[in-house]
Formats: sequence, structure tokens, C-alpha cells
Amino acid sequence: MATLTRGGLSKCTGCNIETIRYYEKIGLMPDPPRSSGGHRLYDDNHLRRLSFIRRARELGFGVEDVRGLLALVDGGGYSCAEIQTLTLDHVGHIRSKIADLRRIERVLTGMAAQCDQGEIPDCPVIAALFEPASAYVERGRASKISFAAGGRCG
Amino acid sequence: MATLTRGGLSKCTGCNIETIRYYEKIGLMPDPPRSSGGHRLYDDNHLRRLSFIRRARELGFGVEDVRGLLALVDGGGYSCAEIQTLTLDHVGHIRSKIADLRRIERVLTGMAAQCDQGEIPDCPVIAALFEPASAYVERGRASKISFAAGGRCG
DNA sequence: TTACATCCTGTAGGGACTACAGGATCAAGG
DNA sequence: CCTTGATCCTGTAGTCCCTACAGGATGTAA
Repeated sequence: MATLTRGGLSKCTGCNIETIRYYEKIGLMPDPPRSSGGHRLYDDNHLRRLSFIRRARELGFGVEDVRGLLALVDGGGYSCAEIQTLTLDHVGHIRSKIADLRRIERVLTGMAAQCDQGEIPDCPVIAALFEPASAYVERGRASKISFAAGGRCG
Repeated sequence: MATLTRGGLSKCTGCNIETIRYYEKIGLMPDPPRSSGGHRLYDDNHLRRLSFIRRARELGFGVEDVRGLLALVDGGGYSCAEIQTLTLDHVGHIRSKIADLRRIERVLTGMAAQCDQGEIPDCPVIAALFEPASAYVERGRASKISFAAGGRCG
């Protein structure tokens, strides 16, 4: 039942001290009791809750996702299946983000491989950046990294 | 030498129409000539430049990176080696982002795998979110997804 | 009591856009 | 020439998730 100041809670969780106030403002953390002088006083429950929030955020859940998870936890009436669904949903998002980044990585390494490291200002990377994306992105998979039309317009 | 309105340029490049104005404001795009009534008139050079910007952004270069690339292109005095370095630097950032996401993916799928899909409100995912990160992240590799202290504090 | 650290509040900034309000201009049709 | 509807203009505010600051009030140890 140790009480913590905001700074103490910050040190315990690794959460930036200002961020704690922010979480309070947006309703992820409750208004804690105060000292006679108005300083916030946190206990173990606050500590656990903030740790939960940080951990979820670190795992890439958005603030609204976290709010949803907390509501389930607070309500107590969640089912395991429900949470598994949310989790796997989130994994799906992460996987597609990874796929995007790998595509980008391939394109960039492909570009860089064509460099001759010379002093001439005729750089294949720059040339490629002026080209429409379709030349570098595999066909059939229009993703975020391709242009809308792919060339002609007007 | 076709002239384009802002909307036309937007359609050509797939760039949001408001974003064009934003790029002008932050100096990535030049102030174009105007019609007698004040409407922006773009030509092929603007089109190429905006395509360059979009392509670089889609490949994950930040706005300031793009500004740097454009400065090199505008100056004309860039060397291929210089640009290759920037590119490979950027690839490095992307690779570490991918590594982070894969770590997160592993943690989440590990969590979800322990679900029994039951109706009981005793969910291993929730339990794991209350735990310190160290239990789920491989040892020795303190990354962004581990807590500062890892437990004890105060 | 006097430092000094920590805390309080409100507000502004950042990155990279996106969206809106309220009005002006443009091109086509009648 | 006039109207209609699409597009354009400007400035400003909102998004997401914090982070940082100013100016002042508490808390605590010596």
C-alpha cells in the first residue's frame, strides 16, 4: 500500500511524467486522491493500471484500443475469446505493416545496389524516385506504395 | 507544357489536394504562377517534383529527408555515393522498425496461443499485459518494448 | 528557515497531414 | 449575358500521442 507521487510512478513504470497527466486527462487513468497541498497520490492499483497501459501501448495497441481493453477489464465481463479476437486483429495490422516495410526495404536496396559509388551526378536512386512506382513494385499488388494512376493523366 | 490546376495535379500524382498546399507552405513545392483570378497553375516540372516527393514519402523518407534530397537534386552537385549513403541509412532505420514489429508480433501471437477461447474471464492475454515485459521479451536485448526497471521500484 | 526538488495548472508545439467554413473564380450550357 | 455547379481561394482547427514550457505552489531535508 505504498503511496507514490507522480514522479515516483513515472520512475516505476518508465512512463514519462507528463504522459501520466495526459492519460488522466483523456480518461485512461483515474483522478487520484490528493495530498492536502494538491499533489497526486498513487497506490498499487494505479501502478498496475499504468503498467498495463504502457505495456499495451508498447505492443502497438492504439490509445482507443487500450481504452477498450481497460473497459473490458474494468467491467470484468470479458471472455477470453473476445480478447483473443482483438489480439489477433491487431497482429493482422502489424503483419501488414511489416509487409509494407519489407516491400520498401526491397525497393530501396534494389535502388542502392545500382549505384556505382561514383562522383557522377547521374544517380539511379534519384532517377528511380522520379519514376512511377509501378516499375519497382511487383505487379498485381497495388499497395500503399503505388501511385493512383501510374503515369498518364490530364 | 500542359497546365494543371491543383485538382488536376492531385489526380495525376495521387497526392491529396490539401497536401499540395501543405507542401507549398513548408517549402517542398514552389509557389506556382497564378491565373488572373488567383488559381494555381502547375506545369510538368511541378508534376515531376511532386511525384518525386510522393515517391520518396511512400518509401518512408521523412519530410526533412525529402527536403535534403530535393536540395541535392536542385543543386545538381550531388554524388551518387552521397545518395547511396542516405538510402542505406534509411534502409537501416526500416530494418530496425521491422525487427521491432516482428518482436511485437511474436509476443502477441504467443499470448494469443495461450487462449482457450473459453467464456471464463481469466484471459492469459490480459494477465500478460499486467506482467512486466521481461517475461515475454527475449533476454539480453533491451528494446523499446521493455520497461525501464522491470519490476521493483519505490 | 532556507534551499532545493518536486509538484501544480494551463497552454503551446511537433510531425505530417486532413478537413472545414465562407467566400471567389472558372467553364459550360442555355 | 446569366446561371449553375464544380473547382478553387484563404485561414484555421482538428487528428494522434504525447512532450515541453512558464510561472507559481508544495514538500522535505539540513
